[in-house]
Amino acid sequence: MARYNAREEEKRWQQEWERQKLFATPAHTSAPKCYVLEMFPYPSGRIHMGHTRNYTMGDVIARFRRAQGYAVLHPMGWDAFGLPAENAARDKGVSPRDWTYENIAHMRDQLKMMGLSIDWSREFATCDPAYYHQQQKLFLDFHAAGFVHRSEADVNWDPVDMTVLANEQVIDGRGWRSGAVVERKKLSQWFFRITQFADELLAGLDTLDRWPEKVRTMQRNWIGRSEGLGFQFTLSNGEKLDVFTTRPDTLFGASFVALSPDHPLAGALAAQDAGLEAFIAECRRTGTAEADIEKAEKLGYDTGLTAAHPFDGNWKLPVMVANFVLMGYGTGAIFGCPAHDQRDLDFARKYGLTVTPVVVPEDADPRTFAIGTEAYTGPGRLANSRFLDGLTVDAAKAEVASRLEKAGIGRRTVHYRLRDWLVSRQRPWGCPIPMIHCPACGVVPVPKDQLPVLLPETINFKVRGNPLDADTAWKTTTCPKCGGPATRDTDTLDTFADSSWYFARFTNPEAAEPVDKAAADYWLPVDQYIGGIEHAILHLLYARYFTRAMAKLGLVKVAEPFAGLFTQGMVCHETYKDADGNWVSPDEVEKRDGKAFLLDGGAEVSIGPSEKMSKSKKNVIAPEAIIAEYGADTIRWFMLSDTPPERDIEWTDAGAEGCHRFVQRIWRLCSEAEGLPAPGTAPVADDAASMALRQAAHRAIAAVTDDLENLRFNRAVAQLYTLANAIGAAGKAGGAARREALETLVLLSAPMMPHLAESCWRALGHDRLVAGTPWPRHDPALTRTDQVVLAVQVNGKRRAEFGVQKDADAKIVEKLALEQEGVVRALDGKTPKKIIVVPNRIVNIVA
RNA sequence: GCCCCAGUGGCGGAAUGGUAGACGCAGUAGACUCAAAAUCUACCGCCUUCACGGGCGUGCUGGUUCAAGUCCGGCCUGGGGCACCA
Repeated sequence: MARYNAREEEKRWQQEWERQKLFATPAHTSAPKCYVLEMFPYPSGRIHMGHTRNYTMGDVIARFRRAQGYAVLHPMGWDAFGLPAENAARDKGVSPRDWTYENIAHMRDQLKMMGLSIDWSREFATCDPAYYHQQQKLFLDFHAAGFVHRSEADVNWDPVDMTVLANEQVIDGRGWRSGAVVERKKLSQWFFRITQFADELLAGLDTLDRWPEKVRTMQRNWIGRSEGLGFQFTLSNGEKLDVFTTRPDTLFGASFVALSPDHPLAGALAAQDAGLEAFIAECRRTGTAEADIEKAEKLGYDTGLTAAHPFDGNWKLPVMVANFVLMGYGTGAIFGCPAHDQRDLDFARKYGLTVTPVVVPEDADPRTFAIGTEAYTGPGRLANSRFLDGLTVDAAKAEVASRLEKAGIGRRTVHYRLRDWLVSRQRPWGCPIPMIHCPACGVVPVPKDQLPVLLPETINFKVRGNPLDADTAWKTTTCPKCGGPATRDTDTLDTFADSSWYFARFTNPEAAEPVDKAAADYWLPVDQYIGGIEHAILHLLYARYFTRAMAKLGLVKVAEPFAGLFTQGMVCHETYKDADGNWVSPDEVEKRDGKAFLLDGGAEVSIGPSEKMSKSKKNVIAPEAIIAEYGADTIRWFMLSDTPPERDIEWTDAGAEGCHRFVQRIWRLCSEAEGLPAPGTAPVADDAASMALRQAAHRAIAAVTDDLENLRFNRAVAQLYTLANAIGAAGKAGGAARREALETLVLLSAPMMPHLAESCWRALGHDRLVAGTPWPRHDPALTRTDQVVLAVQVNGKRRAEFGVQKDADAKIVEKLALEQEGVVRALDGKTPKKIIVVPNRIVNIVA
């Protein structure tokens, strides 16, 4: 029989699937629905191994659910706005639009070669005017509902990408894309009021039981809720100063009050105090990067003012400006309690301030308990605190809060780390913000009937700054309110907005409104979302916010967009370096005996650790090349084999060859099946070989089904190897049972290797497609066994094993166990003290 | 510094508290072949033994249990996240 020709066969089946429209999304029926979605790609030009892994997993689930009878929605689109298109446009003189759509065309072909069961009729790109038109409507809806505000704020300015960034997009003080050190600027910008939903977004995490705990924790930390007390100090100049604390219980341990250098009061005082002005300038010079903060010493400047203690007007605390107090959290002012806060302690030691312990651990003596170089932050009882003495920390917190609330100078409050989402971007390749600035009327929304605000046909990248701002013709318009001359908002929306609702649009991409309510209500939430962990906060938080905001507007019913989330691991490869320390691509290397040599010249290269495939380390393998050599099923099988899906997988040539051998092996088993009874012949287990085959097949059905339900692809793969081994071991024996086992192997492997499955199905004599064939069911009678092998331990060490009837009487099992040769030897004449029989598993004899 | 996760053969990895190493890769020996490829068969944790067998073994260490890779305490190593958030 001929070897399996993947290239021809795969193309043939892809055409056949398309001809029969097998993956078209079914109409809404009573069938259970399953919305399977992988994070849509940025159209960079070609797919990489990470895409291959991501889309293979999604496709397995989609095909598996379809076979099980679910109505499946499995769409694909393009996250198509963004900077790479602009860079390409500037570098190559092409238009970002042409560049993007050409990339999409190429990548679509590549994805189709993988044989994904996608409903391509729903495809769209976020840069399609039809899509961003709807997004502009959403923006106006959000604006009308008060979810959007325009504010002047200190913003993160990326000097390389020439745009502002949201807080989430600044990592270690650098832009998430460019890596440039972010500068601070004051600009008037648009914000989504995500903080309005902070509590909901936090509480919602508890309902996401099919999300990785890790992602939920990261989001919880990012939202950063803290409960505390806001209250006022009266200063010696008569002014009031608001502070926030989570430790009101430590108020009698206060020894200073500190302001952020960016606090308005600090600024006002600096106007009359040159020393303070210089100090503030010094603080601003210190970077915000982690490394800087780590090293930064606690520095302070005494303003000369004092603050009266809220419970004792005669107790005066010095008011300092301190470099470690952040304007961006709480009120930008704190009271310092050195005994119970490490930062305050460092500061107090440096400036010789009092350190009074007010919380004493239960097992310590309040008269002798002292603070050294470490603040005490644990539980305990209050001391040195007048009316709080003897209370627990919690009781003291409540007592202080109540008293200050009663006195009208305090209030229990909640603060979040989460800031509003700044969405204005000074970039031309994005969704234009549909707003108009009128000198007479101020900021005016573009009326919906005048949408879309289209991007200009051509974008001139030769200008400095934002090309949309420089495009006078595009920018100039009339005010919808007064009809006078006005200008468009020349900013575009952060591209994370584009990906924050695309999953809802997929439910009906033709809808005249952003979302077709009936379609969205039917399909949402996404049942299984799959993507990289790198979106744990950014994309996944924004999408959750959008969904909640849309739900408030009545556009969708669900509060959470993704019921199930799976974060897959990265694809890695060994790295190679030549004698000069230059990275060398695997294409240029030949491996022999665990060593690596240059193909050109034969010089040995050093083998480095396996790392995420990246251009900079040259350890990239192109999926195209693998598909061309072995076919899509081989690469799909590799992506699912061995390594659990959430872990990083290492690509190896040997592994790929092994996968391809298995493809050929299945083909051989199915295509050399002459002598098999006709399709549809009922299997009978009337001989040992048949029984063994039937049991192997039905156990595989049970196991693979369970593994796929739980996304344990690597285990499902192992089960299929086991079944193939059993079929191989049976040789030509088995008749109808052999046919059943072969068909089971084909049906179970179909979600993973869909093309091969179709070829084998045809070879086994079927006319219809596997892709339209229901998932097999196991017969429980065949997955049971009546003989079991029991191990016998003596004092916990395994000494023998023997076969026995399943559920055999414990007395009989005990007797048999004691007769085993190994057991007799191990007992060496000793009398057993105790015999534990675990039915159908093990016997442990204690002697 | 804080939080989370993970440490199992040469490698990727299996294992409801119940026979550790399923399955795959690599490797060894053999069959087929003029030969090679492909394929098939057997072996494949370490030490010891002619063999039967015996000893050791899931990062280290202590504990719970008839029984621990699995549960509990302490530690080591690696990875990830957060990081002056009051």
